[in-house]
Amino acid sequence: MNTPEEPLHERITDAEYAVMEALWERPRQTATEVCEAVCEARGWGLATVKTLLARLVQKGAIASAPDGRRYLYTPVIARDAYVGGESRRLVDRLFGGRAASLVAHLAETEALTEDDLAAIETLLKELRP
Amino acid sequence: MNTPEEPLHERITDAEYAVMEALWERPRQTATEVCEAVCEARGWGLATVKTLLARLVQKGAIASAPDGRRYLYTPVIARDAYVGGESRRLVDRLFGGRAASLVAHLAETEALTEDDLAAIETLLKELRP
DNA sequence: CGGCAATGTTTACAAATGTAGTCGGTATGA
DNA sequence: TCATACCGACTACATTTGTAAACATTGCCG
Repeated sequence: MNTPEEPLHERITDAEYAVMEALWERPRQTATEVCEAVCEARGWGLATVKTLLARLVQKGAIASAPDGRRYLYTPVIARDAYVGGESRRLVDRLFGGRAASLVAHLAETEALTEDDLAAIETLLKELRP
Repeated sequence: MNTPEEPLHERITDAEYAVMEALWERPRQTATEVCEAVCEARGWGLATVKTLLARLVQKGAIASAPDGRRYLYTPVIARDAYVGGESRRLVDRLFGGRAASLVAHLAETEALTEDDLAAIETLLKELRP
């Protein structure tokens, strides 16, 4: 049996996540390009993005490949893996690991629209023929 | 239209959450009682619990009511509200607000057991007669 | 009545996080 | 070739978080 929860990379913080989003959207970007993608929305300067990129490299979440005299940054962890890990964390923490409880909760609190429900139903049909 | 996301209380951290769990489980506890409930599992001392209780009071997440010379602590925010808020945060951040995407992701990554799927199916039947 | 035990309050301090400035090398245009 | 602009690396610093000790008050037991 494999260990259940080893994150492989350290936790990614909120600020760092914004940078990850940009890199998942388009990998192999320079610091300046990432800044163009996120600085506006977050009110950051280029310096901040550089710091976050450095921390993400340290955490093993992204990798930097030299390209001439600058670096191109690319995610090491896939978005899916990250999203899956975070979802699991939430389900474990708040719903005792029972994903169905999460769905139930979303449904009860009207967080699920009719469209959501339909989508889930379709999904279920695919999953259990 | 009402403002969508005002949290009302500041964010609750991981450590604080453990204390909240204890208080949701049984409201109106003293610091010592809360410690009895959580210190063992987290390897904390009573001092730590006191700090967390104080911070939670400051954040408006719990209230302290005098009882003789000590205080009884009780959640101000309901567990459901908190859980709902956190779930929504996750769905918004990671799934662009589409809860169905979360369910789909859980399903695809095998995070849903057969039992989960069955439970969700039952739920759906109730929700859409 | 005097000291102890229990409690809340204050203070402490290291690590993580958010946000950024400065330094040193180097490709490049004048 | 020389100044310069650009870039990554290093440094900075306030705030939050995790974890706790020290202090002050006060009811209670001996």
